[in-house]
Order: sequence, then C-alpha cells, then structure tokens
Amino acid sequence: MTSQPVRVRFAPSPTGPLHIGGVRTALYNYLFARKHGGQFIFRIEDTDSNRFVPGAEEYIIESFRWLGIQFDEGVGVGGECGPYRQSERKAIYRKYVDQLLAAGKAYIAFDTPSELEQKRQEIKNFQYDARTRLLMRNSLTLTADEVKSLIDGGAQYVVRFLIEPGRDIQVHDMIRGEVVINSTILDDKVLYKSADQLPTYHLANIVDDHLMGITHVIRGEEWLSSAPLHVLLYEAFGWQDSMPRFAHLPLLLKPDGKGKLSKRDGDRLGFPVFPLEWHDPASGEVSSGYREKGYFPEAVINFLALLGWNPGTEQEIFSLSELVEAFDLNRCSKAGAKFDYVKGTWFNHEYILQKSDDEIAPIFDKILKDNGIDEPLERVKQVVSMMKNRINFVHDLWPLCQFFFVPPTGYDEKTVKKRWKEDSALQMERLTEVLRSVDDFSIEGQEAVVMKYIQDNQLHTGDIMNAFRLAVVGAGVGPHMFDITAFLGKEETIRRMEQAIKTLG
RNA sequence: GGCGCUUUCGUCUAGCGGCUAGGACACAUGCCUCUCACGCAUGGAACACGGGUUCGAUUCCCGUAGGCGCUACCA
Repeated sequence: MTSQPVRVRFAPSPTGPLHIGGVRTALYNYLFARKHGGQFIFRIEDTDSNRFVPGAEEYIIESFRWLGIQFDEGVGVGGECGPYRQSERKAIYRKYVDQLLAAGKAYIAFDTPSELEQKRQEIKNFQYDARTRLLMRNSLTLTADEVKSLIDGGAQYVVRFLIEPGRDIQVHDMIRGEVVINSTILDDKVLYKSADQLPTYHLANIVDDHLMGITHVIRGEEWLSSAPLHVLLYEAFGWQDSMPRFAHLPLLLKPDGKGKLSKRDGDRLGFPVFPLEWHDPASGEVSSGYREKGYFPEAVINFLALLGWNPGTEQEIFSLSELVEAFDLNRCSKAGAKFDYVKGTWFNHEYILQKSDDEIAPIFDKILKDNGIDEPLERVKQVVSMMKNRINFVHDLWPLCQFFFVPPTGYDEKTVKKRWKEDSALQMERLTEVLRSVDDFSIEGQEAVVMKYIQDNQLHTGDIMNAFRLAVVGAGVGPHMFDITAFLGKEETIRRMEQAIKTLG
C-alpha cells in the first residue's frame, strides 16, 4: 500500500501512574512498530495543567524500562520532531489555532463556565453546535470590534471548532472497518482553552501526529467516538492525504461487574492495575505494582498481549521478539476483554518454570536474607530446584519451604492427628537409630538403607514416611523426604527427629 | 436520553456457510505417590433472542435485548 515507513506513538497524559490498559496500548504500538520495521515515539500529553501529577512522567518512563519496551524517539530519548512534551509546544499550537481562525474554520467563544451551565439548565440536551452557537457569545454573534475590545479587555475565551452539520463522516478503522457518524451530532469542540492557554487533546493530538509523521494511531476504544472529529480536523488543516490510519483497541474491563478496569478493582480484588508500585504524592496512598508483586516483566507482557489479540495458533507463551514476529492488528478482537488476573498468575508460573534455578536463586536469596537466613547460594539453588514447580511467584517459596532453613516450631495439628499414631514415637526412635547408621547420607544412600529397614521389618512405608515427614518438616507437605533430609544433613535431621519425639510423644 | 462500538464455555479466545464448535485459565475426578504440589489423563461447561438470505447458518443481512464507550475550557 504505502511505502512510507511506519511511525506510531504512545502518548500518555501524566495524570498519575500508568494504567495497565495503557501498558497494553503501548505494547501493541510497540509490536506494530517493530513488526513493520518502523519507529515508536513517546510523547507526553500534558495539556491539562489541572491534572498534572508530579512524578508521573518519570513513573511512566521507569515502567517501560522495567517492561523492556523501548522508544525510538520522544521524551527522554530525543529525536528530530521534538519537543515531545506538549506543554513545550505552546507556540506551535497557537500558530495552528490562528490558522484555523483565519480560515473561518474555528471561532472565538467568550461564554463563561457558568453561562454554559445556565444554558444546559435552560435547554435540555444542550450542545454547543450549529443549532445553538448563534445563541451564544462568540465571534459569530459579536461584531469584530466587540470581539477585539473583549480580548483587549482581558476577557477569557476559548477557540471552538466550527462543525458543519449534515455530513456523514467516515472513519476507516483497521479493527472495526468503516465507521460512519453524521456531523450533526458533533459539537463545536473546544480546541484551545482559556484556563491554561493550552490546546485541548483534540487539537494537540492532530497537530503533533501530523508534525511527527505518525502513520498509524493505535489507541483505546474510548477514542472511537471522537475519531470523526479528528478526521474533520485533518481536513480543516488540509492534511487529509497524510492522515494516519486508525485502530481502536477493545477496552480492558473489570473482572467481575461492569465497566472499564479501574484502580478500585485492583484494590477490591487484590491485584495490581499498575506496572510499578505508585506512591501518590498528594494523598500518600500506595498502590501495588506488578513489579513489586513479584511478576516478571515478560509474564506481564505475555499476558497483556493475549488480552485482545491472539496469534491464531495455540501457542500461548511468547517472548517479546516472538510477539513482534506474530503480531497482526487484523487479529485483534473487537469486544472488550474482562481482565482475568488469575490467568496472569498462571503466566508468571510458566515463566518461573521456564527460568533456570540460577536466575531464580538470587531473587529467593534476597527474601531469605530479609528473613534472617544466610545460606550459600548453591544451597538456595537446590531448594529452588526442588520447589519451583509449585509456585506462581518467587515469594511463594518462603512460606512454603522455610522448613529447609528453620526447624519446625510447631507441628500442624491436622497432620499430627492423621499421621502421628500410637506407636509413632517408638517407630521414629527406631528410624532415628537407622539414620544414625547411614554413612552415605545422600538421597540414594538414605533411601537404600531406610527402605530396606522398612521392608525387613514389614512396616508400612506410608506410616513411617508420613510420621518422618511430620517430624522433620512440621507438616504434611514438601518434596520427597530424602530430598529434604539429604539437604538438611544427618546431624540436623536427627536433631529434628529427637525434638519431634520429645514434643509429640 | 443521543450517537457509536460490541455479543461463542465462568474467563481469555479459535472459527472467516456444511466441524462430534477447538485450545488455554479456573473447576471436578482419576492416575502417579511417603505427603503436598508438579505432571499426565478424563469430565462438566458456550454460539443472547427473533426474523430473513441459503439446499444448509455460530458464520451473511435486518431487528430486539444485553454489555461497553463517548456525550467537559479531561485525556
């Protein structure tokens, strides 16, 4: 089709931490760019001075660093089309606003917020458009002199886009096909705000996408309704021939109820909705993040990629580069996807399995150190190797297998009831003697001696081993017994046996 | 309310006129086994509804209903 190199962008607004839905939008843009050998641009849309949150921009950058998603151009990266922060592009927007004004495609409006509010009271379903604009105080109803004196007198004003009614506007969406909306239902959107002398999203977005050579706009479905306005804006500037292609992604929905996934849902259901932990500078509130919860960035990306897109094969585990290879906008779904965070933990589990013990051991070692355990890394690795197939997160290990490092401080009541029989103390005393006699305390060495002892004395393997486990572990869980005792060593094993016999009797 | 998007197992989804409607997560059962897991096997579980078009609709069209989004001097 077009030989033009692909250029896409992710353009968040620094109003807080990056939402997980935003991460997915960014990911799809990234995948699309890489897939087509194009550029991925990072722009900050800080045109709402009221909602600006300090630290949000840094947070967003840090998030993508953690996720391993790299930008080719933009804030913090640089590039030919800067500045990439909209608050630093005021003069540019002013120029284009004036251009629209001069061409009669936009007009100046002096209506104050309270005047607008009053109109909304008076007229039901009030909308600032062709039907009502002549009722308002604007450069269409005022004389040029009146306008000039108002402005000179310091009156606040906005610039509104003049929309001609009665026209069907077509939006070609790469995911949804042709979407047609009649211009009559559109209102004369504010393009330029008096409050902070900054453009609104709509104007800044179109101007920047044009100036930055954006070829494809991949964004959330919440923008679909304003896409016709954007098309009209491209036309008003005479940029229709270089207008980017649109793709509106399905939204991420609440796991249970209705509506868009929100921060509240995470708090309520106990999963993060932000990539990184976020400390709200105003309220001091802390929101959990995927990183701090122990997710691997690869798992988060893999999980997110498959929420709204599928490869058309049955493959589910994808590295980032495999995703780039497989990604295709045509295979995006149209309907919103409920956020299935349980599946997210499964992805993390898969990545734990995929990672080597060498990679996981240092992470667990840190947790051990936090719990006052200082073991050689080699031993930590042994435990990881025995335990990693049963966890979703590395931090699941400590509560699951601290018995490797700490002798039981108590004995699980249920297990005692079930496994510690009348003669268990006696049996364990005998077993202790057997263990004392074992010279080779390796897994195989112990097994050979102990199993022979059980057979020779016609004992029940289960009876012996379960009581043995209870004595050494303190509960009825864990890997094979001799794996545990070989790790603990003869001395520690016997010490635990004696302790259990003394305690349980 | 208006406008737009959307609708396959509980969830994510495959399907692009003819299939026993497939997979994954979750769930249940069984096997393995010294326990708990893992693993393996098995099972239950879906085409929103009503009209068309067609020899034949999950698939195409039109309605209805549900869901979602937008409807700010927020993005």
